[in-house]
Order: sequence, then structure tokens, then C-alpha cells
Amino acid sequence: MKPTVHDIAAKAGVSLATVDRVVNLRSGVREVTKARVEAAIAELGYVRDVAAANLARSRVYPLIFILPNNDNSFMQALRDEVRAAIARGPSERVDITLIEIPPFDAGALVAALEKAKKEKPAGVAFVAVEGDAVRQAVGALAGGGIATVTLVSDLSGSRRDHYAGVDNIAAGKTAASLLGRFVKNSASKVAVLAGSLMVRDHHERVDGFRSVMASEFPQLEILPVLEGRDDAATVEELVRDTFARHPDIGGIYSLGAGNRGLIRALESISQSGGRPSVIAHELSAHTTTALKAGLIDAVLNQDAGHEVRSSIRVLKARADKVGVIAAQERIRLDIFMRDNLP
Amino acid sequence: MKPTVHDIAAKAGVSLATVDRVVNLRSGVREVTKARVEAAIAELGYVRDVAAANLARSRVYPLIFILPNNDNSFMQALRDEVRAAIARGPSERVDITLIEIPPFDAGALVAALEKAKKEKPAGVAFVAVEGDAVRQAVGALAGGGIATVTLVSDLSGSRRDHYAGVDNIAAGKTAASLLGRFVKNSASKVAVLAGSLMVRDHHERVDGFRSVMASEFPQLEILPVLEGRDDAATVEELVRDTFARHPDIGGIYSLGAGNRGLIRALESISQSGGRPSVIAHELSAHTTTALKAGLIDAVLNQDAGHEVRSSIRVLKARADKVGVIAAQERIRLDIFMRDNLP
DNA sequence: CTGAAAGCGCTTACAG
DNA sequence: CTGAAAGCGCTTACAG
Repeated sequence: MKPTVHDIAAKAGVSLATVDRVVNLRSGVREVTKARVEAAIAELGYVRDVAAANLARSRVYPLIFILPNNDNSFMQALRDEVRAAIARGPSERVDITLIEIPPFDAGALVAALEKAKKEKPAGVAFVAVEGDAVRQAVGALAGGGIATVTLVSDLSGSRRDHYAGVDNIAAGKTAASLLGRFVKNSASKVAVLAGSLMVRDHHERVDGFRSVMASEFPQLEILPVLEGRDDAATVEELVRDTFARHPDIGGIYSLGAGNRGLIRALESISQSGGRPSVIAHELSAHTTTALKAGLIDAVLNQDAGHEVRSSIRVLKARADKVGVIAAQERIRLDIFMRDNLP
Repeated sequence: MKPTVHDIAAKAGVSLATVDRVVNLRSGVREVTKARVEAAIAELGYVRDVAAANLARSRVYPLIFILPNNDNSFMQALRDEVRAAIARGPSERVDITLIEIPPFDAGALVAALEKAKKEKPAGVAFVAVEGDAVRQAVGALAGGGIATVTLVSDLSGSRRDHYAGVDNIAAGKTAASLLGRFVKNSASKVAVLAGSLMVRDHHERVDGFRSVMASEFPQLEILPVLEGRDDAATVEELVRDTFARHPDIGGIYSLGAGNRGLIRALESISQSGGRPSVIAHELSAHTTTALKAGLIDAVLNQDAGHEVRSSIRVLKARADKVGVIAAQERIRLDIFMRDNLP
């Protein structure tokens, strides 16, 4: 039978309270007593029942999620997943607060992080924006013993505990490997469409894309990166304009949001000459339809649900100072084609 | 505050025992009493704390995993994941028994399923082999109220509760979509390498592959399927032999195991003329190395760890008659290229 | 058919 | 520094 605190107490000749003190590393136990308890624990192979402990202390984990209020499909999906987690909250002993802030706004993020700190939550998850002030705010949380997880976009050189998102350099490389093989032999130019190069994840995707293109497909010319601000109308205009000037574009890598605009532009283009090969990011109703219609060839995706659930597991584990199953928390880069849609 | 059994008991004017009886759908409660309790539950929005319930009843879930004893990397990984789950067992209240049987052997599987039934576990997970006797054994488990999950390979028309594995038809289609674009324009023939067409998952992959090849890449001729029995030496010989007879093969879809043999054959082939494009299944040390070396172009993979963890969650949920988060239990078809290796 | 009491494994005031 | 007792939310014999 699995040994319990009672077994340890009996073996060490102490009370339950004392066992509890050493198990939970609380102070106020003589060294000799502590040693006796630790010996009993080792001998009996005791391992604490976290569920029982949480019940006894009526533990709930107050968690704060800070997300941008973008209206693109991916961010909407991310917020929906947080709301689903809020609904599941009671049975998982988490109490999640969702805070929405303007996108790409370091100041707003810092303010939200500082406010979050005052709430003394067990952990905070947020979509990072680069900036020293952000790094400092994260440092303050870490200093206060509050666990932090960056979601979707990471924050380099910060004291965050964990990053729940994909490897964006790998994403860019993968896009290049696929696109380089998909484009017709006759093609010579490739267009790249980002939201903003000021966001770390977009920047990394471009870097990864460029590196593989340069080494594997040097014959393809990469046009200057178009920044569509993740806005469909802007994206549409940019794409139309670019095609007007470069009718020989053989491939497009769309690594940001606003794919609705891209798709609209593609629909008109495909009516004239040959259609370019297209790789986009994030599976949504729009990109799914475009995949099925053959307007997009592949979609690189990160699973918003997985990211949210993983963040919660990691924050809880950090708050309890216990480990996680690493493989389970790795966010995969999903590749969807028309044939393996969910 | 979340209402508890105490609140319900007080509100309905009954004892805790009676609340427990109606919450757990146990008999022996007068209709009027039951109605009063149910009204209180509805009014207060009571939801049972499963963790506390499990603690009170010292619940552990006895689970049985029946896996083939193949020595290929994937099955080894699957068994290792089950062993890891066994090690984690105590903290998740599961007590898992791993049973190994000969592969592709319906008789052995039936015997194992029947034996498992006698142990009265909460649930059974197994890699299915087609056969009416197997379906019958699964039916007997279902009849006995034991939850069942098919792992990796499903069993059509059976009473299993859930399938934890990828959509193999989609896998075959995806392989065709990729391979069709990867092969050189000049190529005309494609080889398909399976373990055995008697196994459902392999058969489905071939079907999916054929359908997309026929509709999208009709110019490519698919050579008769080679059955390598998931054995490296056999596979190597088959591939060498095929290349000797068809030097103009432009692509290979290896959908079974034994990729070590395929890789050895590819190494020698690539020394003479051009290298064929290759898509294989299951990420292992061998296929990873081959991806990096450029001998394999893409690997379709199913995450053994996810499959095992998901099976356990589903079996527990079924035993408790509660739901799961559907999206979390969907086993994805992972596509790995050199650039997005884990 | 219904209830009082003890217990699951752990933690928390409160005494001493 | 240490312990006895009550309690977390639920379930389980055992009485009646």
C-alpha cells in the first residue's frame, strides 16, 4: 500500500503536524526531528498526494491571462480557449482572469503585468511584446514568486518560467522547405507577407524562411517583406499591388494574420494566368476554405487550445514547485494540407 | 462559494448519505426525496468534486494495455510510454498492467482481451487486429461495463469506446499530396512500401495514397505495393530489387516500419544517379538521421506519448461516465521535415 | 428508505 | 519546537 503521512508519523515517532512541516519544507523543526522524518520518508518511499493536499488547503490557483484584443481569428480562438478554461476552472481548481489589452503595445502590457502582480496570483500568462520595460515587469513577478509563461510570442532574456508557443524560426524554415519545392520550376520570385517585423514571432519566421531559401533555393528571389499589420484590407491591397508589379511571383509565404485579404486577392489573381503556391499561418475558417479550394497549399498552425491548457498545467506545476511532462508541454508546429484537416 | 454536499443536504433537508445516493445515481431513494435533492442541486448549481470523491473512495483505476511485442522503434516507443505512465501511476490514481503479445495475431489478442476481462479492470487499451473474434471479445468487454480504447489501429464495427490514433486514410492522402509535388517532373514511377496489407492502418494509408495520386498526379505510375513485414532486412532487399528493375523511380512512400532497411538501400542508391523523394512514417532515431541527411524528405508521425496519455484520460473518463475535452484527445498527424524536428 | 459517524490523505489553526 | 483536533468534500459501512 502507498505509505501516507500516518505511516511516516508512526515510523518517525512524531505527529502528523510535524510530518507536514518537513514535507512542505516549513521551518520550525529541530534538525534531529527533521532528519528522523526524512529518513522515514526515504525508507517508506513516501510521495505526497497532491490532490488530497489541495483538498485539505482548499487550494485554488488564481491565474491571470493577458491577451491582445486583436480581432483576427487566431487571437479570437486563443481568447475563446481561455474562456473555455475559465468554464472548466472549478473542477481543475483554477480561477482564471482574462485581461485584454491593445496589441503590439509594450506600455499596455507592462501596466497589465504590474497590475496583475498586485493581485498576487499563482501565475501569469501573456503574449509578449519586446521591450526592456516588459522584461523588468516580468522580473518583478519572478521576484515576487509568481510563475510566468509567455504565450505564442516569447520574450528573450527575461525571467519568464516557460514559453508556450512554437519555434518560429523552425516555422519559417519549414515554410521555405515546402514552398521551395512547391513553386513551379519556371518561377523566380517569392513574396513574403508579415504582420509587423516589430513582433518577435514574425521576425523569427522571416529569418528562418530566408536562411533556408538562401541555402536550398538560391535561384528564387525573395521580394522585400510586406507588412500588412495583420489587417485584411491592408493585406489585400499589398498583395494586389505586388502582383501588378511582379506578375512572375511563383510563391507567397504569409506569416501573419489578415489572410482573408490575401485570399480575396488570390481569387482574382487565379483568374488570370497561373496561381502561385501559397503557405500561410494559422488554421481558421478562412484558411481552411482556401486550402480546400486549392488557393492555399499548406497552413502552418499552432494549436491555441493546447497552448492555453499547457500554460495552465505549467503555471500550476511551477506554483507547486513540481515538474511537468516535458513532451506534453511542447507546442508543435502543425502542418495542414487539404488532406489532413482536422 | 462552490456549493458542497453539505449545502445540498441542508437545502433538501436530508442527510449527506442521501445526497450521495442521488448524486451517484444509486437506487434506494424515494422519488419525492430524490426530486427534492435534484431540485437543490439544480438551484445551487452543485457540481461534484471528483478529486474529493476519488479520495474518499480510495479510487484507483486498474487499466490494462495490450500491445504487440514488435521490436520496431514505434512499438518500442509506445511500450516505453506505457511504462512511463505506469511510473506516474500512483499520482494519477491509475494502476496499469502492460501485456505484450505477438503482432498481427488475432488469436493472441482475443485471448489477451478475454483474460483482461476476468481481471475486471476499469478499462482496456489495445492495438487492434481485424477479425470477428476480436470484435466479439470487445463486445464482451463492453457488455461487462469495461471501457475500451483502440490504440494506433482501429477496429471497424466494434463496440470500442474510442480510437486513439491518427486518421490513416488522411495520412496516405497527405503523403500523396507531398510526394506528388516533391518528385521531379521527369519522374514517372512511385514505389509504395507497406508492412502488411492485412493490418487496417497500413491498408488505409495505401487507399488514401492511391486516391490522391489518381486524382492529382495521374501521370505518376504507382508500382505494386511491396510488403516488407515491418522487417528491416526484408525491406532493404525489396527496395534494392525494385530499384534494379525500375531505375526511374522518382518517389517512395514507406508507410510501415523497418525504415532502417529502407535507409540502407537509399544510401547505396544515392551514390549512383539522382535520389528519389521519400516520405516515411514514424519519427525515430533512424528516420531523424535520414531526414537530416536529406535521404528522407518528410516523416509522417503519430505521437506515441500523446496516444498513451490520451488513452488513459479517456478510459478514466469513461469509467467515471464523464466527458473529455474532445480537441485534446484528437491524435494529430504530425508532419516532420528537416526544419521542424522536435 | 434514511441517517449518524467514521474515514480517505493531507493541512491548519490553536495550545502548550 | 511539537502535537491533538478539526476540517477539506465526498463516500462507506452500519444501524435503524
